Amino acid sequence: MSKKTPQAIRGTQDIFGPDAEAFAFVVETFERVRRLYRFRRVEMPVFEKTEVFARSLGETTDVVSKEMYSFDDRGGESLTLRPEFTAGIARAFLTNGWQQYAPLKVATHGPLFRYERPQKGRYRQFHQIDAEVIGAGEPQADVELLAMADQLLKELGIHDVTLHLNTLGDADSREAWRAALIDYFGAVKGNLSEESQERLEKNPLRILDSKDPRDKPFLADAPKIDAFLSDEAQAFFAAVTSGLDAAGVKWVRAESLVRGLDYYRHTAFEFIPDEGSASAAALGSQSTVLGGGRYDGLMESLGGAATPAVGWAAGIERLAMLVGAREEEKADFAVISDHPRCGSDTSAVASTLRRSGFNVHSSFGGKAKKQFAAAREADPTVRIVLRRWEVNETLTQEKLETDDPIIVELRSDYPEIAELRFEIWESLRCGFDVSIDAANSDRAFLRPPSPRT
RNA sequence: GCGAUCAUAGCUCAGCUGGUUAGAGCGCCGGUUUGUGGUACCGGAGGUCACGGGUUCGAACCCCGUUGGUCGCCCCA
Repeated sequence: MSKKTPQAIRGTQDIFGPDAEAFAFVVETFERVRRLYRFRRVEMPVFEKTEVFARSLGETTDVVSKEMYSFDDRGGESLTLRPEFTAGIARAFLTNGWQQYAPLKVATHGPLFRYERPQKGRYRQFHQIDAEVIGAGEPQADVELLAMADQLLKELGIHDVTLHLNTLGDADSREAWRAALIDYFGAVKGNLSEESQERLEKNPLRILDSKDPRDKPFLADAPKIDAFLSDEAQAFFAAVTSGLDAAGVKWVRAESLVRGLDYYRHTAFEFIPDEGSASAAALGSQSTVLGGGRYDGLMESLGGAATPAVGWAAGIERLAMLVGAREEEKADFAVISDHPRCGSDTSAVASTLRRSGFNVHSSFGGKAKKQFAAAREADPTVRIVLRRWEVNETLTQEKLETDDPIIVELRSDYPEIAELRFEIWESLRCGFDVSIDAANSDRAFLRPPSPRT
């Protein structure tokens, strides 16, 4: 590589081949499942005014304080590449008057940007699928959203992840719990890890899932959210869990599961690979493949009316890692021409077959040997070889011009050719006059269609 | 932001304690062979050994810096 060639931006990826197929499989499965649950597709801008994220995520969160790709546009306005979907969707809900559709179920997917140090399963430009239910305060909304997530993972063939579920309570419950945690950990502050001492100021809830051995002894006896839940919050959580049981979604209670962003209330959840599973190994130190929760307070922080909402997002790259590399689809047919004079015949034959719905490999020309080699890569069920008669003693140039069919031969190592043979000839009749060789059913002569009379 | 580790051909890698013109496999290009075609053989192109300094008679190899990759911490999907 020349040193003049610009490098890709750190933390971006060029995805190709089996990995790209896995990525596409995740997106396609998501699109299919989201329709089953009748979530409506939305397309969102990739950037927003910086305040959209600053106000909704909370100024002090790491995402806002150090991970955003922000820049001033030519008018001097601060814009930011979206670090998550929810804030932008909330903004759209408010600015477009989508209240009229509430309760509104929407889904989207696309790239997100976070200025982080890349590592396994973490990128600066990464991709998520996302689902939100806006304007529904009922626990049934949480249940349906989680049921969709559960079904999606199963349809992706991922069976060794489990729903970890917690409640953060309503705003009052959460505040009381937070205060109690500050009290409790503040009393032993000197014994905590440096990181947790810092978390005590910024985000005491996060101490609960600290991995530092110095913090571990204090975690078991830390105050539990359950002691601070209001009756309403308790009832809400109970409704969610019983709804999940009724829907057949397996879950475990995760008392120390919290959300990183400030706007979450009530339900918080993550799908996490089971310990020691293949998925856990595939993800490295990342654990969550799908996470979300209820964010009843978000709309108000953006200046809208109080609107309950719940949603989740999942990293496509992480899901793709669990799905594993996928083979590219094999070809139904490969069209190969054996003679320079067949150049345009190749595309005519290939196009005719494609219009009949077959996926057809064709080369752009080159030597027959190369074409055969490339065709083998595509592993077609049937190889279709095109030839022309050649001028010789008995076949003059003159005769060639009046009687010059494309000679088509079918070859295959697959038994399916038996039933495909008929379909191929029928399909080709849409573009050619086809006369099958009486002595060989795998051979036919193609001529331009005769004018209909 | 912090830490560890790595960087040799398009790809995957080898290169002994620093010692002549830096190698292999695959891929690519050309040819022969085969001839209903994934064979075999022959030949070829392609590397300022990431970049910049330093040590040395001599550096792909040792030292420093930079850039980038990978993995982990923080945080997060």
